[in-house]
Amino acid sequence: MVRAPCCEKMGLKKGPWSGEEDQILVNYIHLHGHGNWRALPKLAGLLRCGKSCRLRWTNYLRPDIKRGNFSLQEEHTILELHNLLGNRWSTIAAKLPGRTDNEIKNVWHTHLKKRAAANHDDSNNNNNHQQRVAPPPASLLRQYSSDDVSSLTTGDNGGAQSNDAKPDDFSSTEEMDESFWSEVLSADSSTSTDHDFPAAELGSGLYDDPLASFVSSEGDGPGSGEEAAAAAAAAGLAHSIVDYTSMDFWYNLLTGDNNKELSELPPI
DNA sequence: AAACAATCCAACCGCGATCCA
DNA sequence: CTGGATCGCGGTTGGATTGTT
Repeated sequence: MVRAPCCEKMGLKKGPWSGEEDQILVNYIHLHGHGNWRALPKLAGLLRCGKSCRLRWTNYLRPDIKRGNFSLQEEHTILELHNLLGNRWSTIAAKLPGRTDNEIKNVWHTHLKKRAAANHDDSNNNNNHQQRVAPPPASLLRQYSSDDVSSLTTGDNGGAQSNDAKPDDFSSTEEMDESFWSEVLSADSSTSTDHDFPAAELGSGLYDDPLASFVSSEGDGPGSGEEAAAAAAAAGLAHSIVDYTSMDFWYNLLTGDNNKELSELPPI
């Protein structure tokens, strides 16, 4: 099949987004949603390709994006999930509300990869045969609030580009500040849908226990295999409905949560 | 103070998956 | 069923910023 030409071949703009472009995009999506990314820029009056708009929205402009340093909980979650899943960033991101796959990928490459390598070395040096770093007890994890910042993302790496240095990217684009969102979101709340702003609810409660979220499988789209499997498990139906493609299934399996019941599972 | 190195992260690119006529 | 259109993901890049010499 022939690929549609992208930005550079259509005379469309590339590079960093201006505050004005951001506002146009946010306003448009708020009013009309984003049914068709390819048509969106033309309809919204942006000289960008749909792909660029989608990236900008999903990685930066979505109102449920959680900014700031990654908490120890989050970093631990990423390490654990990456250990289980590999570079499946979007799947990992689905378990970290407010974090994007791109952000997680960046954090992995800049901080966590080193830590994972160090852990691997340690485990080799200790000559134990544990494949993974055991998760800390939940009680320990809960000692850290979501506002706790990790040693890696703040001081230990020099904090060269920590979010303290760049506290809020919106502040670097004059138009973007707290009032920006309140203006946009209050502009026409009647047209806002859960689909457009799926995480409006997320804003209230930050992120309490990532490990718990694995099991609850929140945040996945309706009808997803993960949700079905989690719902089934919650209802005690795991033995009758088992989604072997579900990340929760494999996570629970590999972390031993369901090991005791493994022999009772139906064949794949 | 200047030059260079290291780090960070937003954005781009290409590909496979999925949707739909 | 087929093939074009679109979406979403993961890898990579490049500019900006910060640290070091």
